[in-house]
Amino acid sequence: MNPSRPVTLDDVARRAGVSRSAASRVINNAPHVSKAKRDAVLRAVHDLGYVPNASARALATNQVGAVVLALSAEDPQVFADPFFAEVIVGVTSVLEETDLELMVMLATSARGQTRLEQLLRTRQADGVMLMSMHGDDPIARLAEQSDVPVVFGGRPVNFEPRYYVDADNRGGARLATEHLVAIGRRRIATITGRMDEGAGTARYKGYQEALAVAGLDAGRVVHGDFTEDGGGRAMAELLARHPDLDAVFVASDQMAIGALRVLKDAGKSVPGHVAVVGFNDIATARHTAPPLTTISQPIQSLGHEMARMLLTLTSGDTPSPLILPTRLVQRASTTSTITARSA
Amino acid sequence: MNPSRPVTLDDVARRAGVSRSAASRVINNAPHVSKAKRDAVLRAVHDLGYVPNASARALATNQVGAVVLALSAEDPQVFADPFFAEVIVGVTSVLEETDLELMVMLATSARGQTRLEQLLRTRQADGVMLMSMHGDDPIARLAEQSDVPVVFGGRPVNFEPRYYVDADNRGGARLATEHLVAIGRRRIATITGRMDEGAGTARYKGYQEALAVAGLDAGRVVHGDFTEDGGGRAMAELLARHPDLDAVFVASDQMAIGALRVLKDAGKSVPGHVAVVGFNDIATARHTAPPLTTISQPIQSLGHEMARMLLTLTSGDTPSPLILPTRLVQRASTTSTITARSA
DNA sequence: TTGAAAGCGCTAACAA
DNA sequence: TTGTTAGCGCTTTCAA
Repeated sequence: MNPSRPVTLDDVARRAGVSRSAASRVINNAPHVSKAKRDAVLRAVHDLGYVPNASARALATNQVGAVVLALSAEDPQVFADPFFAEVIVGVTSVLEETDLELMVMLATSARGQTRLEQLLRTRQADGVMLMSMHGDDPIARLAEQSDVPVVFGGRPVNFEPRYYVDADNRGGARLATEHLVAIGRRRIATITGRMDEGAGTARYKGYQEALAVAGLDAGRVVHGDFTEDGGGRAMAELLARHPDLDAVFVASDQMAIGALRVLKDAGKSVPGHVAVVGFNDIATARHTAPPLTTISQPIQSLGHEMARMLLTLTSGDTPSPLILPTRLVQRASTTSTITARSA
Repeated sequence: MNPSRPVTLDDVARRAGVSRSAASRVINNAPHVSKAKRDAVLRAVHDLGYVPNASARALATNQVGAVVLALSAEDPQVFADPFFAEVIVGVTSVLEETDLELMVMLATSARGQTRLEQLLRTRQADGVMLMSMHGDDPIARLAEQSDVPVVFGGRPVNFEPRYYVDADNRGGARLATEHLVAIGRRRIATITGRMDEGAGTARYKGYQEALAVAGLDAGRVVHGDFTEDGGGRAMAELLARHPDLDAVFVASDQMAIGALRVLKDAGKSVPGHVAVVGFNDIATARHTAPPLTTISQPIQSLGHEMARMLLTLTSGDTPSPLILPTRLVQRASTTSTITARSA
């Protein structure tokens, strides 16, 4: 026997003493095969260690056997982020139950974009999960029109895709702001995220809604960019423009960290003078001084549900969009029972 | 024209008025095509928006057109980690220049392991980058014997693969320990990582070497498990067994965070009583109290170089293994110039 | 330099 | 319930 030649379906058929099509039927457990033949084929498969050739199958069935997780962003550094890693874990845990492979595309360069476009046009994947990280991404619209099944992770700012899974950014922001109201704050500011991202606008809306309901002024607003430095700058501006503020809802933990630093430098105690709530519950949030109250979102579930939704779609069914709940994680930056152990 | 039928090479050939093989030659820019025909084909490709069918090509050439990044670990949560995300970014940035797709496999379940094994046996990828996160992984040995090109990220504890990219864990640990010596500490302990991981043993070795060179006792050792809680427990044990210690090299930042907490609870000041150095330079390290001196490793480069090495291998050349330098990042947990701003 | 034709390994329509 | 046959779209000898 030739050691390097791969085992083909023909080999299996020959070994089992059946026709190739019979063998094929068994492999794909299709009907119309007698139990005797089926067993013979199964044994041959086992003995020979047969594994179907994915390319050949893909060519014959016009199904690729793989889905892609595509992240479209301007800055590749966006992906060097635990968020992204967790999404992959969620996605993988679902795909592991299927025979689909996962391809990852980070579409940031022109070349990457082109490839993603071609993939969408020419159906080189059975489905696409797309997370578009910046506003007004042409890829997003292109994907929506493609006849490849596409599931969005998060919603682009400019339109609502048919199929998406999103965290409840608006609800989370409302939760955060309501919490600030509940602990007695009345002059509540916000540092928003980028307003060309869905998460940015949604969180801003949540802030506005909560204050409207409480009958409080929602005018203490500075727009940030989701970065730590940007959060610091925004906080400084906020202090300059609204020195009376007694709380701030910051649309991301990264920005909140920058804001905490600026508050400390300005001699403001947290939460004494100013209570702070962040968003995302990143690992560092437990370790800031003081630890950061924040909104936690189920990132792995996001990946999980995206994959599930894509499977539903590829199987021909029509899923409905999904919004995953967020929750408040209370820490010392809003509850002053123990401001700091060393105080 | 049929709107949904994909454009094939035949379409291109017909449009350009040449044979299919001529068109194929142009596409793969092979020789033996007149300039006139070449141009005609190119134009047809452009006009028709032709993109080759990857499956068909794979079948014909017996090359898949994809490489896989496989992470083998016992606990899927290992991947929900920025480390992993950064490696992917590094890998992708290289692959983007080629025509290779990236597949990601998280081999943690039995099913995932099996798939990875089959992939290795049946050559369903043009190459594999394997990061094996736990000791004595059968996959690692299997991979090493496979005739699919395999590059390791990090070295398994039990053997040295032919092709690997690793961070200089040993050197980094030496750096960390030497730093503690340099700032005048003499009773330097360590909390090691898991000793069934390459990084765990290598960092322990580095610690030992540095102390040997300095002529100091390297007996203050407790083995940890790379987790925050484990680090806390190990620190407690260290304090119990060696109450005289004046410094500790902790083999990961996560463990160091646990250790810092235990030190504080025990009333030990950092770095006053005990200086602390971590490893990895995770994002949180800047925000602990006090900020953590640590060893930073070039994670994106790791991914980058793994991909490069794999390309070298697939092109038939023989690369040599690579060890990437680490560096010391000095923060307040070892330098007491300003212990704490609020002090 | 060119084109015809065989074949990669599989599936599926058809006939038996 | 079976087996025969014709492709899927591409590459690659081979002969012209």
